[in-house]
Amino acid sequence: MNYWLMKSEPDDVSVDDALAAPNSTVAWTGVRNFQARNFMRNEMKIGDGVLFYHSSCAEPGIVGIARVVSESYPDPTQFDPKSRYYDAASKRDHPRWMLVDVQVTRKIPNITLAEMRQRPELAEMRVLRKGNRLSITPVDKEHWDALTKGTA
DNA sequence: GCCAACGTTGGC
DNA sequence: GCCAACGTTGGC
Repeated sequence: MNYWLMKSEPDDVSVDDALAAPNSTVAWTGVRNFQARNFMRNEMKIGDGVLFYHSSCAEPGIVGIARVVSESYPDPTQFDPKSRYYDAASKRDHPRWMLVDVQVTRKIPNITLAEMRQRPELAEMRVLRKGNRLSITPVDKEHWDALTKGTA
């Protein structure tokens, strides 16, 4: 069992959008970074914990608890010429971009990025490191526990 | 809108 | 394989 933080732009897919979807589940489309893809393709397992994070918005932070609910499979948007995530270089018999389905299990009060930076026990989190841009980062169990305790 | 950080591309 | 140029991310 591993833990992850996954960034989504709420203007694109917010935690409320995900909760409103069938089974509160969304396909994590649009990742176009190889490191982030590799986490989904190679390392995520069904049941892994996910911190649902809102980015590029007024109050970036963790807004929901979720879990991985599928094996990885090709991101359909890479084959859709009308999608902003279309990738002409990716072929159906050799897809470049893989994703997983993520199910939100509960919404939580926003643990803002500013608040996270103030908590010493979270200081080593990868998402807080200077210059971090990865939209998917592994989360240590100690950080997961610190962030999810008392929110059940 | 700015800009630091860093990933990707492509010429050589 | 190097590395400069360029593009993107994402907080502020």
